Amino acid sequence: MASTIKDIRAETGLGLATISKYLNGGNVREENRIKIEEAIKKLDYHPNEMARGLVTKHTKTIGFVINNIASTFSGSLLQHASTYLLERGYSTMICDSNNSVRQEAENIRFCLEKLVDGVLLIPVSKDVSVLNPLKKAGVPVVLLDRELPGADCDSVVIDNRASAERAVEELIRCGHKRIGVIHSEEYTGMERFEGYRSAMQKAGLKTPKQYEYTRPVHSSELGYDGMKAFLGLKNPPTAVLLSNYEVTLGVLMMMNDKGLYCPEDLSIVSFDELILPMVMKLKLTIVVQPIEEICAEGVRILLKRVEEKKDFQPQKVTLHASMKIGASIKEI
Amino acid sequence: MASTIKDIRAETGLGLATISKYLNGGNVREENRIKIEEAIKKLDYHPNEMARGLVTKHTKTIGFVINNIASTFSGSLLQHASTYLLERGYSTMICDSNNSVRQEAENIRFCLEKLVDGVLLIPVSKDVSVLNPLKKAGVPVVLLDRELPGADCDSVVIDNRASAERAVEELIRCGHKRIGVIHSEEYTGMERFEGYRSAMQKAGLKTPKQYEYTRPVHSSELGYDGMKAFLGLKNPPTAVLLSNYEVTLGVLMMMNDKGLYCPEDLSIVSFDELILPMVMKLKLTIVVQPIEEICAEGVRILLKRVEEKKDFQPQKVTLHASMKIGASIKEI
DNA sequence: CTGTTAGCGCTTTCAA
DNA sequence: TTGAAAGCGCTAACAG
Repeated sequence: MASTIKDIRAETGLGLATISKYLNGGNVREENRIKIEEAIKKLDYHPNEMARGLVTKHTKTIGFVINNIASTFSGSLLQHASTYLLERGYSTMICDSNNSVRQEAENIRFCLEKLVDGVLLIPVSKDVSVLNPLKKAGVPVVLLDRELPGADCDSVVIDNRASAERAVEELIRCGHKRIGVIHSEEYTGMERFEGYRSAMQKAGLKTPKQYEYTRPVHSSELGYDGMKAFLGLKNPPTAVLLSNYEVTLGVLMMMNDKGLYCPEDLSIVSFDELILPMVMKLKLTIVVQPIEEICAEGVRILLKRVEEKKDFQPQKVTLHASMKIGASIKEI
Repeated sequence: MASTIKDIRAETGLGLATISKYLNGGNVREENRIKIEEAIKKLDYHPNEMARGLVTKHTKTIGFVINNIASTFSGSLLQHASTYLLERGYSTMICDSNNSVRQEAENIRFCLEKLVDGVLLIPVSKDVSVLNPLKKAGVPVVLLDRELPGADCDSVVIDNRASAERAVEELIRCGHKRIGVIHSEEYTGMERFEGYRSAMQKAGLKTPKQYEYTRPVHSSELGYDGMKAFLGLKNPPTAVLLSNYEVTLGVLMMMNDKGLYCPEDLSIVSFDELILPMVMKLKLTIVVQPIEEICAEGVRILLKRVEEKKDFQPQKVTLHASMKIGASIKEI
């Protein structure tokens, strides 16, 4: 049986409150401090977080509800966020929504039942109403990587439109005019698509429907099928914007199948750092997202909201994603 | 404020104990059952797991202490294990050891302080003593993917030696004699190395030191540098066994750098399914691990130990990994 | 600064 | 079957 605060009392002869106060960083007479510390060591005492939580109403646990743990980018967010949380003494309860809106709703309920202090959410749903149970329970939530239109809660995202726009501008600068885009219908996919449209429009270039390929969710299949469709056109695009890592994998697969090379046969700009291009001797030109900063900010805001009682305006943090120039664009 | 069992009492006029009994699946008079259910619905009541846990001494939380969350294979284990746990009403607390023995020890302490009911561990350390705190606290643990020599606890692994042996035998069957191996010094890396040695020995083939390249931890750098070393030899191996996914990535990178192709210039057998080879139009011959089964078994055993009081003999489950024949071996 | 006291929300005897 | 009462381990007034 683990020792309790009462054992410490028996050992030191002090009152429960004094010991509790010491445990919570209060001021205790030097002499007593030593007594308590010795007793703690001797008895190998560890506070029972459950009893503590029953009184204080918090669990020091954050729920991380992730769109899809198998997604490379989301997985990285989990990795860094959980590390930051651990550093601050919080545990991370992981709930994979597996790209399912229903599962996501269940995950949120689950978090609530487990009495998490807050939630980090990479949403699958596009409907603000998923947040309702959280709102009702008064549990703070910070959106990571994706916004929810109309949500009045904190979020940390990157400047998706602007960075997609810059990426396409780079394509245009290199002389490309027939530029395609493969994107998902998720928040990031759509934002990046808007950036593409904006860049094309500003340059006075056409964006025919056949140059746009889309699917609900990012996947290598999306890239594979999209590229296949482009290659079947009479006038395929000479360059494409790819809205994430998995999509890029799929595109490269299709190009391999067809015996095509990048950038000789097709120019590419993409999102997210890849280990892959190293394996392929292909230096992709990509938009690099500041993963660690996203997590650092997200955790910082969430814990601020959790630990400080008074609430403040929802913070919408937009971080800047930088471009890394590679060699996947042919100058024409 | 969330409603409590007392609100249910006020609503139904029943006793606390009766309501509690209902909540825990006990027999209650039909008439009362209905009353309680209506009150629960009306008040949107959810049991406070913390108060419950304070009495019952369990949290319905499992700690998942992972060697390195960024490892592709370990990440997959996390994904599936957390899904199985969720299905059984358990939450998964994720703790990334980031390949550090010290961090791993801290993670285990953290799990204990958080009063997890059990731990799923992919160990970094090779020393059984990491388990001591768990043992002392009486918290069950199941090792996943890796054994700890001398540990008398449950574990679920694959037949690493035998499958590596089969992989190398395939190389030999295709006529290769100069066969190298790149592996880590982790449990899986070493086991697979032993399988290599065994196959070579049985075939009467030499295993010169220069054909063995090793590092403490699996990484693409290990593969990259290992391959580089092999290529610098007067008589490089014509085929290699690669002990995991990341190593394979590194080897393929190096081959790209040197303008070499698989299997024309070098034959490869590897572990773990890769999306990569599809991207590269290269069908690797690989050992496929039954990831979902590993997790299903691990979770099953752990929860059995958690939920059943009486303890049983430690179970060492060894699952079979199958070979998937591709086209990465040249017949010579 | 210290100690006593009263719960937090729930389960669990135990008697009815 | 039911309900009153005790108590899980801790914190938070409050009085000293």
